[in-house]
Amino acid sequence: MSHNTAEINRQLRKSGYRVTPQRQLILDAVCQLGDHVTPEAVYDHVHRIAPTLSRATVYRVLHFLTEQQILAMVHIADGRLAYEMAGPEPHHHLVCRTCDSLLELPHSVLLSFRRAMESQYDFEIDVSHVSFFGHCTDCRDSAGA
Amino acid sequence: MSHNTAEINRQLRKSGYRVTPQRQLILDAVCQLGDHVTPEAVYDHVHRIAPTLSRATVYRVLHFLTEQQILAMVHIADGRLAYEMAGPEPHHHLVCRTCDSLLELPHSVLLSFRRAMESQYDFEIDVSHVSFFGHCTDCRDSAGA
DNA sequence: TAGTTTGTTGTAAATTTTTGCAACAAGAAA
DNA sequence: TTTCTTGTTGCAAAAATTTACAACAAACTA
Repeated sequence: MSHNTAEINRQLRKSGYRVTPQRQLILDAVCQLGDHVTPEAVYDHVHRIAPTLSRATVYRVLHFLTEQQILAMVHIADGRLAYEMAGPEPHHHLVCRTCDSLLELPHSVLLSFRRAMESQYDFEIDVSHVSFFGHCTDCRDSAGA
Repeated sequence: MSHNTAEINRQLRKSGYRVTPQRQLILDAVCQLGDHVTPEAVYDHVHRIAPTLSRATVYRVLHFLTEQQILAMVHIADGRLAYEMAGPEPHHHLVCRTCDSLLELPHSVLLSFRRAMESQYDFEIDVSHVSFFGHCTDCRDSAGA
């Protein structure tokens, strides 16, 4: 996936934030590495290009870009975090607690749920990404639960 | 909230696991400390009673009891984890990404969604606890997003 | 282009969470 | 009650994540 750099930079500057080489590298990395990219994967990637870029910055920038809704935070197995571009056509995950597998869920299934939450609780669910945890077919069969 | 110790112990032993003083202390602690209890809070609590009980054990036991569905894992702000009893009447959270507030959601709103996921994807969502992330009324107003 | 403000970064240390491994102990069996 | 098996724990080290703070540099202004 690619992103509109100019547009994003403009948005950041308009809000009083700065566009730094580090932020651009990290954003590019997430973009290139695809869905559910871990902080460690981002670090490995950008560190090759910019060896002085620190881990602390990776964590800070991922957090920051998520706040800016440029990235989306993805809950993967065991409460671990990953990130991906907050694209125009989001997808979601069913995460198996037993085997850690991820099942992708089309965006449409969430839209009505989101509307319901909005009207009933005046809370705007961030549908750039949602994860549900549970147990997949295989693991339920073998567990005999 | 209190829990049925005898029943839980029986369940564990039946599965080939052991009932240890550490596990009992940790379970009691979560029980007493209420909803969304952090690992640190559990450690502080049990450490007073059993000073040799290690942090590693707290993390391992919380993870273990969640696998056994005796506890439920709660996603709170920023991808942090907390735990609570996987009680008979679960509740859920709307977590504001801006102010970290938690809004409680009654169990009923999730039941139909769960049924849908089960029939469409053969995935059994763990409804002992679900968190949705987004933005609450106040934060949307002030952000002007 | 030079000057100024203040948001950002790197470093290092603190914190939090996970993991390997040897010693321990729960629970089953005799 | 003693023995035996093997699931669990504590310790210590590793790994992951966050934070404080001084130096740096993006971007606005003149």
